[in-house]
Amino acid sequence: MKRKITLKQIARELDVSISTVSKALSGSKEISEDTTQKIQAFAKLYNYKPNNIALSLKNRKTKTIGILIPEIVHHFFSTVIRGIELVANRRGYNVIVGLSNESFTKEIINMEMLANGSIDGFILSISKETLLKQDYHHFNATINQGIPIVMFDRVVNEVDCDKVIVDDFNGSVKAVEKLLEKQCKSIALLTTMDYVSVGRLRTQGYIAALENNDIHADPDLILKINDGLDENHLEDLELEIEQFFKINPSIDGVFAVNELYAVTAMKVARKLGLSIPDDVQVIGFTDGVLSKHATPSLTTVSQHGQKIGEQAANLLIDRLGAEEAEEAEYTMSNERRSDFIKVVIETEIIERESTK
Amino acid sequence: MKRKITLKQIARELDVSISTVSKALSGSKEISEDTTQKIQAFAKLYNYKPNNIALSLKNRKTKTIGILIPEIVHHFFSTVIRGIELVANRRGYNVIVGLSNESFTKEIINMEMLANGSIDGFILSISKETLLKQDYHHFNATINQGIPIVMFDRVVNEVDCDKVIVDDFNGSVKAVEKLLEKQCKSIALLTTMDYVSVGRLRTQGYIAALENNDIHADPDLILKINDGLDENHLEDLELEIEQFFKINPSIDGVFAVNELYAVTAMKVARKLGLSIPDDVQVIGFTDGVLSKHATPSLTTVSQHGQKIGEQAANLLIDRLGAEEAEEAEYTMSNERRSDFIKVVIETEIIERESTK
DNA sequence: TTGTACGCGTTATCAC
DNA sequence: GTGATAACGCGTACAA
Repeated sequence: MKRKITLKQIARELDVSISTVSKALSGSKEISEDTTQKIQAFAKLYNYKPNNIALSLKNRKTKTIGILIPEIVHHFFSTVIRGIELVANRRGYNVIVGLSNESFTKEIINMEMLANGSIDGFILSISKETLLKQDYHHFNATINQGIPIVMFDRVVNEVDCDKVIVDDFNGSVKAVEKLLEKQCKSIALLTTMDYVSVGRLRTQGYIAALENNDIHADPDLILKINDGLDENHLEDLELEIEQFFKINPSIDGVFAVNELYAVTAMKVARKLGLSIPDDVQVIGFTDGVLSKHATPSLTTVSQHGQKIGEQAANLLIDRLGAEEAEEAEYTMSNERRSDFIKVVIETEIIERESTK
Repeated sequence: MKRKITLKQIARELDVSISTVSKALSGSKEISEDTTQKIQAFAKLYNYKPNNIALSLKNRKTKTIGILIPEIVHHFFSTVIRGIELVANRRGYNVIVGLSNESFTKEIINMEMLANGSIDGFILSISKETLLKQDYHHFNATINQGIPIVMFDRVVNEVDCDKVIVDDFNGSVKAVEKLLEKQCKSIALLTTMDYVSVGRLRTQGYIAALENNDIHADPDLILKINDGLDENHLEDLELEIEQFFKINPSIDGVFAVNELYAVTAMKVARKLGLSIPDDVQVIGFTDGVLSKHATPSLTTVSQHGQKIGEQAANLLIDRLGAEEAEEAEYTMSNERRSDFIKVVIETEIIERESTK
């Protein structure tokens, strides 16, 4: 077992100084062809590669991005990670992943852990508990430390940073209007509690779409599901939706704010002897595996998770580059830094078998 | 914006030496109560946290684990990551993720990138292209560099390291025997090409189970699907399976080596007017979202991805600890190091609606 | 009780 | 053309 070779070892071996080796390897013209050749050959032979940690310490930048998300076992989030990793890698960055598991405390611990030099910037989506508490001091603290943040999907006005969001509102409007277009008269909404911003926005879109078409949004047709902080109670979910269907037999269209609700609704409908899409048409938000492979396959509002990740990564890396440039110049007024970008990723309806 | 404070700044501010600060903060008894108090108060006020990078450089260990997987948008892999992150975090490690995207080259690039000091050890699952090429030099190279590897799921005998695998063979045996028990007479196998080790093992299990019950495995009932290196050709998959069903109308049981094949088989069967589970019973391997929410929900062989991740992380961190211990002692003979562990995670059949 | 010096691996500046 | 030195931030053995 030969440990990684260092400049010092090469220098000793070849009987030159460390700085000569460093220069030779970086192809500096200061060094003679002879020694350069010799050193480069030796380095290649022993597969020399500069130590990232040492470089990070010296350059005061790690070339790695910290991703902080509530949950990784979610199609949407893993799609986003893929997008981030893709452009990060292309632009010479690595990606370090922390999971908050929807917990406020774990979110903070993870942030602090990574903020102590391990990463140059964050890309994150806020945990449910944090949204509930509305306590965002840790985000502002790390930004004040000079570590830029890009938020995606679950974002919040209280933090000044770049953001990448899905057009939740318009996505919902499109979905509901699609159902209206397909002659649905009584459209139900399956949504989450309001503290999850995306849930709230999608609910607003639902209402707006109806009102645009002079339909009064009937509160009875809105089911706010409290999936709380733990997600594992499928039977409850099914039961709740079943009750909801029974109380509202008029329902001929369903818009669900995520694919799980949508698929469960289809299951329940079938159980109640309703055929899809003939008796009830269904559209879900978020395009994942479930939608694609359900029977019937589900018409959805696609979120383009990968694109979100790519945008977020580009935004962050651009900003990191800009900071570097700033430091080179005379330090400019802090005001200058407050022009943050909010990128909105358009949604798209993918029609499948659950609508006519 | 106040950048993170360092020992040096505290020292200058309080007019003491750097080492005094360092000692005071670590609670050394060498320093007087007075100064300790003063320094700790100041440090807390400015929220001092030691710089991870500097520590990494000094200690020659980063306290981070590199995860290298073919694809993150896969329920199984994200489950494994969750398991790894869980114990890594608990044991004071961070997790950095690289995606090979099933490519040999990307796998190597990622490895080299991370192996230059960024991580203490790897947990990885081999890319399809690498398995196809059977070129494992990069794994052995990094192991020789003193960076331990733990492989999971897609492992290979040619590399000496700890491994965590699913009991693919027995899982398949159990599944097929379950189908036999449920009176299936003509059980088909939907599998991958043999170069994916898990596909091969599962195929072997299928054959063994049949032979255990004195049934000759009919090659016609085995469909080897070449999903190659790109996974996006659903229509082809559906068509291929449909053909297969038409050629073999006797099929009354299906064992599929992954849930996508299983769900697609159900879809095709229904299209051909066959009812599930009455006409055809189906069992899939890999327990993911799809299985749980399909209609009918799918009976599966559960892989316990999270447990795999946890085991792998424990194995790696244990070994990292052991190495440290070794270095402290007189360097022991290299032979000593070759007792690698192979952990087998038992599978479990989860019965749902696709079997009677 | 406190401070000095050194090393982790690298690059950049400056001196020879 | 080459080498010594400082610096990035930290901990610690040793000196005062």
